Amino acid sequence: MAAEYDFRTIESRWSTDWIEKDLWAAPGFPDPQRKRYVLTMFPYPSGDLHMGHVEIFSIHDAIARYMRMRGFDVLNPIGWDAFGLPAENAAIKRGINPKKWTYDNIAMHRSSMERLGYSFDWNRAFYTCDPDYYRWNQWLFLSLYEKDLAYRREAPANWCPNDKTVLANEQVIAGRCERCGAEVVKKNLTQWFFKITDYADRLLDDLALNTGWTERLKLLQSNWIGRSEGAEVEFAIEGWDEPVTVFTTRPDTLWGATFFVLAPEHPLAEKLVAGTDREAEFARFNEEATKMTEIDRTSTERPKKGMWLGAHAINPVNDERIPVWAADYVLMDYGTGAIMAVPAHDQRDLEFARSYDLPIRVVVKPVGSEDQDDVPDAYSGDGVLVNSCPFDGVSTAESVARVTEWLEAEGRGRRAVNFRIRDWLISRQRYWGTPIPILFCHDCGEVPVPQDDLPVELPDIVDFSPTGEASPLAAADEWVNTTCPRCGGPARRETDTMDTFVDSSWYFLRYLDPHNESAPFDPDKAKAWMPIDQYSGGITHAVMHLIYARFIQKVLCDMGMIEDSEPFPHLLNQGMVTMGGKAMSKSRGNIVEPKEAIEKFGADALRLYMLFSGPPEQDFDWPSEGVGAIGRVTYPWLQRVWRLCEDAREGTGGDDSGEAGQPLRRELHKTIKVVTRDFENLSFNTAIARLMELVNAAYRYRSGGGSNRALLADVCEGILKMLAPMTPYLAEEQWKRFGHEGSIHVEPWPSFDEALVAEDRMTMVVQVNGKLRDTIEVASDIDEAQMTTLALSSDKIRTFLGGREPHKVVARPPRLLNLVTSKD
RNA sequence: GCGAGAGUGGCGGAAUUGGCAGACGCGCCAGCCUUAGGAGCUGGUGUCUUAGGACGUGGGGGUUCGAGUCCCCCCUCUCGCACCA
Repeated sequence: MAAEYDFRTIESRWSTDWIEKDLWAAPGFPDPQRKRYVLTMFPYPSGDLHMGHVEIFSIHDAIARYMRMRGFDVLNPIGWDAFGLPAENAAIKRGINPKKWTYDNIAMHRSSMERLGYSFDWNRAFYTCDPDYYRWNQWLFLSLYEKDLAYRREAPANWCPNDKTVLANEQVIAGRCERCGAEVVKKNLTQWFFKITDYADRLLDDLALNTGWTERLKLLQSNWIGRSEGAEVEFAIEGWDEPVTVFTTRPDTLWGATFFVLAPEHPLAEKLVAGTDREAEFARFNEEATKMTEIDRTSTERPKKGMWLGAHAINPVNDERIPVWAADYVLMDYGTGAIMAVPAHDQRDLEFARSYDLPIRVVVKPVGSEDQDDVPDAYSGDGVLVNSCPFDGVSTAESVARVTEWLEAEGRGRRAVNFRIRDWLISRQRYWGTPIPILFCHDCGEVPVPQDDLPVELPDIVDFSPTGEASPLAAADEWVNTTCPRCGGPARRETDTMDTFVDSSWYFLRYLDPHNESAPFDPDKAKAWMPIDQYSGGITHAVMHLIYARFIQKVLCDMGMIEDSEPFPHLLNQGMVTMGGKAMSKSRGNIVEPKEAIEKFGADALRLYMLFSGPPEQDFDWPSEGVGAIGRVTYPWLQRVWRLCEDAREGTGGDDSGEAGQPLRRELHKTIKVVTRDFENLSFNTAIARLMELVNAAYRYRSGGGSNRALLADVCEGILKMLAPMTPYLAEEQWKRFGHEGSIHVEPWPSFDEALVAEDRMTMVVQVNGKLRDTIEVASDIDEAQMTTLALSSDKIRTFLGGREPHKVVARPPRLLNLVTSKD
């Protein structure tokens, strides 16, 4: 008696069984030839999982399960990125502890993941807010500190007035806070930085090692790093001992520098006006420039503003006196905060020069152009130098090199490389993060916490509200006040916590050795498992997580703890699940949770629906009709598969084992071939389409009277194995119903017989002048002459030739023949 | 403004990389069947058509025996960067 597809019973049965048998546990050390470290970006636990997670995890789990069936030692870990602002904000809003809120959400996540049947190695799960994890963040911080890669300085920082904390450059998107969208302002603060700029060149060069990254992503990162080559040039300032250095990519245009500009925040600007009648005007100007938000400051629409500072600089190439201005279009945190202005060849300088009536001098002439006095736009292309005495007539490429050499010889400048990327600001004035392990002693100054005293645990406090400039931790007197490990005198703890991107910059290494109490991980395990063979996650982390993690990987590599300089050479950037074209987000309130879909149609139908929706990289718009879509698409199909399996076992036996079943057997082998290729290409939507065709073929075989039990069982078992990575529950249940003892998920992936895949008959396409006119069944080893003879004997083809002889025959045996007649 | 990517039926999406455009699925149409269900099974479904065909992958040109695919120009959309010296 055929059973119904009762997914509720099936899914709860196997979910429990797999966890009890610990089927997904990875070995401590894999077979070096057969290892696969597959990783998906760990989630942030705010509420339950949503459909975005379900899509990403379903794709990822299909990869992991496929690899396991291919016989690899698969490491497929999961954990939680559990520190961060939302926990704290929820705590403040609801008056509960951020730890409780976080742990409750993690429990909810885990139960949904188990319900969805993801094959994670649960033994390795951890949360970054656990002291057992974050003590190694502190270890990492101290390691960087020892190598002068972690340092503290005062600098204009991005301040989010809403979240009341500073942000790293990477976390400011178009002048707004990456988390809450508030406009970011600049504030001078003393903060901790990681010196990522020391690694800028390697971060750029090693992009080439990431062969499994899209060009788009590599471009995004290389733009962010923003390497530009040029020269540093020293300008003396009249009345001052110290020269001011500028960075320029066009040292060849030095003769065209007609004024000199400092950023309003440049320390020299204030000094130049001190005690003069310009002091008050400058104070007003400076205040106006600094209080502007990043958005206003960098708007290209806004007219540039500036003022003369009453001083002159000396152009080192011709000793010309040029006025020193302060202008808001020069930024303190790019280059040196000072520029030489060449209005004839830089659009921004030109606009400024026109507003303030400053001189414009052409020094580069496009080859073959006439002299002209008035320039409509700044000319920044190549040409030859003019008005540049010793170098007149020299081409741009050559003059850049020769002027730089000249500067070096004269000691007035040097070749230089400048980067756009800034050091990584890691201080946060918030509670729910890793305490920075530094003490401030009255006598010894800044003192790192000794490794033996780690972890510096977060104290339990009552009020998490951000106060402004100090972290809420500052109010925890008992925690803050401690003794200095050097002199034993009184000391205060650093009260800022670390950016949560520190947590996620090395978590993939902790998975290799999550219970290690004496080190963040065992280097031998890292050697065995790294690099990650397949990483997947959203593109949103292109310049945040992915650049920080690459940086930390390189630091650990230099420390000799790991061997690979790149952690994830193969990266799949999955698309988002959107609603009405907009990203699902808490703040928009358009989150769809998987609960309803699972209850109505089961985890398998939901997972399959996600995989069938399109290629993994592509965004997927959640249907406006809701979960009902699953009830029309994948759920009925799974029932169809179920019935096929049930009916197969009621077949009659081998009475038509020969001819009648052969086409179906061929279909099976062809499908295995194509589906295997699709899995290798992560093309799950087309793999499912092929499986649908095979199922259709099996139904057609049956409705044509076929009932060979052995053949149908082979076909069904093949389908089940190919479905196993995608719909693990149904596959497991039917596998057992076919009488197998062990789990289908440790079965080998099906193989195909090439002889059965090769067709001996196929359809030949016959074209006349490139247009399809007939199709003819032919033997697959047909040659060109036979093809032509066959085609010419076709009535249809003769009609279209209209009595003309083909003057050219293009043959692609055995598939295509094109007969070309003369054009008359 | 600069850079990158994408435009294929009513819809989601295929197309072994220059060789039958629209696989597979949704929707729609028809038939069968039944314990009338969120059924199931079978077949059909790009557009126009004088029923021979003609047209058809955002628009226009080109290369080729042959173009969704390659080249040039244009349009639209999405994303990234945006005074970067």
